[in-house]
Amino acid sequence: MQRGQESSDAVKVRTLPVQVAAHLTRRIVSGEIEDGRAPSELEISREFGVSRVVARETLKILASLDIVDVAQGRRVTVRPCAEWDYLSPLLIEWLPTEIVGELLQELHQMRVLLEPELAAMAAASVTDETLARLREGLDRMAALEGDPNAYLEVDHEFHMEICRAADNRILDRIMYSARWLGTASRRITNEAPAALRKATADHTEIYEALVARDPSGARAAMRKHLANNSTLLAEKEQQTKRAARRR
Amino acid sequence: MQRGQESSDAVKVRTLPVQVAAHLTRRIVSGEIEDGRAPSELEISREFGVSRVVARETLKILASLDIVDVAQGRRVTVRPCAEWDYLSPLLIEWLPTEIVGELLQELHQMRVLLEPELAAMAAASVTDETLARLREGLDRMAALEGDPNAYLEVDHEFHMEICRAADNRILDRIMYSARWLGTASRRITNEAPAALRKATADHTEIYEALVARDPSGARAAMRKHLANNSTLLAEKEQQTKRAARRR
DNA sequence: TGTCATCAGCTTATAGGACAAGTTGGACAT
DNA sequence: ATGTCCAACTTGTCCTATAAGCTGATGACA
Repeated sequence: MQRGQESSDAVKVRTLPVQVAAHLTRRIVSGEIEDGRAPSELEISREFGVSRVVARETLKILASLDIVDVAQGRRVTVRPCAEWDYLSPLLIEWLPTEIVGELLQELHQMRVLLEPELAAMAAASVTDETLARLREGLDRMAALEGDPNAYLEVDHEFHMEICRAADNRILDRIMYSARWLGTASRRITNEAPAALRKATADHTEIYEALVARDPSGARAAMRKHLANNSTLLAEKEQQTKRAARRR
Repeated sequence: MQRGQESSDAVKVRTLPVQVAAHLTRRIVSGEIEDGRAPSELEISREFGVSRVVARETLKILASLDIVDVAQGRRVTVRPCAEWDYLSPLLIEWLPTEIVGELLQELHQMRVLLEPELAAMAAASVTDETLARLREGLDRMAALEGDPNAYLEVDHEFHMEICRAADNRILDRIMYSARWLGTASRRITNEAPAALRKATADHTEIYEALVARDPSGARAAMRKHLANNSTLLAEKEQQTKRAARRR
């Protein structure tokens, strides 16, 4: 799996613009910055003790996430949070856990709509090479049931392989965009060892439907897999809410 | 509708980095840049006669579209085109029309999967304010059937309003990301005046199901609307292909 | 001859200063 | 009260310089 952003244990040092963007976003989320008025390049540069180049790139990052609008002459404005790019790995990292929890539910709803159909589409056109890679993924998952962190990577790659087999760049891109949230989601659903065994069984069922080139079978198997995940997610959400009430 | 990127007739002058990024992308697509080796900041700066700051921002834009990878010390590399962000308005603009045509088909497939369910979800929880805005949209569409360009904006806003009513930030974001492609798609499906009348009728049916808070009715109405669009898209694709063969 | 450490030369990351170009709001004249 | 114009502020672009990080080639050593 290509990760690119983070290595296993060594904490990757992010560039200054990314760090400053994280600070600013947190400040915006917390409501510290009122009425959509974001700090200018100079203000950022002075406040964080960075050069104007860095301040500038910071704003460009926030603009690329649709968090702010930037235009020459006008000062930077904060956009309504409904328009932010909640699929971006960066933004997700900067959000408070309550919001991420809600997003996970919403992500799951999206997966329920898309993934069964992706599996069906894949079943109709899957190649032998893809099947071989899926087979290999299954073997690795079976071997990694004791290591949730390694497991979720193979898990994710398994789903992405199916997505690619469906041969639709738009849907592929959507699922790819959701990789960060997907990983967060799997971190929850793949917590218990029993859940991992169940997941491998689910994946095997999906794989067999693909081998049989059976679209409706693949759709059903994927639906079942997602339903299982849903149960796990709901349980976790209950726990989190109870913990929040106690506080 | 908020457009922000482009005004009606005055051709908005893009910033230098955006222009250079467009040039570079076209060059990459055409295969002029072999084996993933992108030009460095200095090379861009010399070749296009821009400062290094601009060259740098150019690469940052391409990186944000997952077209290239940028890291300190290493030279910039072009990523496989399967990983590019085909939902980005910028990238779509820079792609050749054949590819955009294919993407439109794939986009439609996505809409078929998502929009009927979004309509159903919206029917379950739609507010009176949203219904009022939809009603207003219908009236404007009825009045704009002679002006396809103005019509498609209201059309798009109508669909986005339903999406927002479904109350799922992830799905909302996905549909919002597709706005540029969606506009391109509507430019085709809303070509003929008869198609506009049909679209208004379809939209009215959807609206009425929402007023009735009838999820399955809304789902069915949206399905029907998309099926109509699909016919129009397929016809257009046929024409384009025939034209390509004649050439 | 093969292996490995080192380093020169490339790349991007950051800094500071300067000017151009566009926007906004207030001062000023009518 | 109103409309014009300008000054101040903001982003866009340029230049130059230095720090930090990677890559490949060179050369020492086994």
